[in-house]
Amino acid sequence: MISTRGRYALRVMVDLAELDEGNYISLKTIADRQDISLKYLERIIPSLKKAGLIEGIQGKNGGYRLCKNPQKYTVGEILRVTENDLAPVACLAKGAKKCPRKNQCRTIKMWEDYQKITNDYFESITLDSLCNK
Amino acid sequence: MISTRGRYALRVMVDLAELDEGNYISLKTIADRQDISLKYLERIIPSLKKAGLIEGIQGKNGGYRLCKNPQKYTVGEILRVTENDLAPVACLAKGAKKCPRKNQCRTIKMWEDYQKITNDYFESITLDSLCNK
DNA sequence: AGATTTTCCTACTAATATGGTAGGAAATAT
DNA sequence: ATATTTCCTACCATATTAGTAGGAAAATCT
Repeated sequence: MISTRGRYALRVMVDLAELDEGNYISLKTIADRQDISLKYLERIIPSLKKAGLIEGIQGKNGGYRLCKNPQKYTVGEILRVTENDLAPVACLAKGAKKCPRKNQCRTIKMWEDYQKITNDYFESITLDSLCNK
Repeated sequence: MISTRGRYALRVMVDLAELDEGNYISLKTIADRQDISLKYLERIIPSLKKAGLIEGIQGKNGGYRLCKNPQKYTVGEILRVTENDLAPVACLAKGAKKCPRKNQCRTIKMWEDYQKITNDYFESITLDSLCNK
């Protein structure tokens, strides 16, 4: 299940996309608008920066902004940063240890196919398409 | 993410389907074959019985067996019993309280569509198709 | 009747994940 | 200098996950 981590990240991205005018927007502004704890956002959002999805600068009048047009982002790339690869089962998660039952596992193909369906779905949705503007 | 609860339940169903000869099979036998804790299975499997997916009888030579042919079961119905409706986000889970931001939520339709895709996918897979026989 | 095997049921526990909070350092603009 | 912002680490409360423990009840077999 997608946790608040991924959902909040997505809401911040939508917020940035909808109110973007090229300048930096502080997390405080977004936290107020979205009614999310500033302190919690301060822990989530840096991972989007580290992944290269947004750029941020410190200091007065600092904040974050998108690095490309909203239609160039997919929901998939945003969620994959925050939700450990969108793996449906533990054994397909990033950094999982090899399953000793893999060669006799009846279900692994089903999970792999489902993971692909999931990724394809979220990859097909652009940030732009979620925006109300 | 699908937890061991759902995955073990599915493995038990596959085990029953593959080695089914109409008679009851004890959880101990399945736990040994599948290398899963008997005590843990004793907590998971009754929910399948309660949902009417399997039938079980107590006492010596008791155990569980399927109530219909493996091709009549879908993975969806098995997982839905153990994984709270396969909801992708908390607000779509069974028994979730109404979200106060729903009318301004940009993402709810996306999650609903994804939930449908998920259900359709697992509904399309029969227990039979997972079996090695 | 008694032993055995099985499900059934409740309570407990350890480890991990989730959803934050607290406090302050560093950077930048005014 | 001061204010505002990100950045960073540590802490914390709660829930979930993945079991374990102990035994009662049911059914069968000898």
